Amino acid sequence: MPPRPDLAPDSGLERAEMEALQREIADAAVFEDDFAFDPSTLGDPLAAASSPDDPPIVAGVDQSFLTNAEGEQDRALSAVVAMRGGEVIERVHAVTPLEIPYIPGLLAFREGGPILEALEALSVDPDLLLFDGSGRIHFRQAGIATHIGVVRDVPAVGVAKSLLCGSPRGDLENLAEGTRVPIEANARVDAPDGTLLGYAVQTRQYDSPNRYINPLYVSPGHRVGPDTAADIVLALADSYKLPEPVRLADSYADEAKRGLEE
DNA sequence: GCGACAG
DNA sequence: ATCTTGTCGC
Repeated sequence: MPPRPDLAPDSGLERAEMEALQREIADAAVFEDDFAFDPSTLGDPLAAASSPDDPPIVAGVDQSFLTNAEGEQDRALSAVVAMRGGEVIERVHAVTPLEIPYIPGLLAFREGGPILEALEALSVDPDLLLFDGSGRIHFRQAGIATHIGVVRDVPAVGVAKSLLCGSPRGDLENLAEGTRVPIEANARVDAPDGTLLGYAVQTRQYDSPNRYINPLYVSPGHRVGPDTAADIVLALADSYKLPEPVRLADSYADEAKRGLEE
């Protein structure tokens, strides 16, 4: 399938048009595995080294916001960190003016501009994109990971720190490290009830009885199925809760922001 | 009308 | 997202 620049998020659209565009995105999206690389070689340098091909390139994407003299957020900065075999091979960022406020369900229209610009600036081309936000776990099954994944036609996964919609199939408190709980569609989602949208994934957990770490909410963006998406996030989250490419994009977004403010 | 709501 | 100290636990 071809890239779909014609479906890029446009912050100038009416709200109803944005939602209609998201339904198109969901229709064009592929919520199952459709990629050539071996996901087991993503984070592990050893597996990567013993593989016949070049290890796949994974890129993490995250945003930060810049404030003007009046103290208002007026620009969005998107940071992309590309890794191969566990090593950072490139970092790029882009800044664009902020056009619309944050509206749950319409995140891609607020942050899509700088993200697409930053991805253009990347000299390598990623085999997989990891986003800070939802993919299929979205009212219209078209979260930011799905939207950008379809526009670029690159396999993509959504990694959110809180749940936008859908219902967990079980208790999410104090899950064991390495485990997952299905998130299925409910009445708030534009999909048949019970549709598997993604997983709550526990990448890290304390061993003490008192406190516990909340899970991540992982969902397919494009060309990745829900189980593989969870496998990938678990494989990429070694020492921290967030998968490494996203964690590094997160800190790079802050670093680049500071560089522009000082 | 009321509640729910990624970053 | 962003603004920040203290505090818990290893």
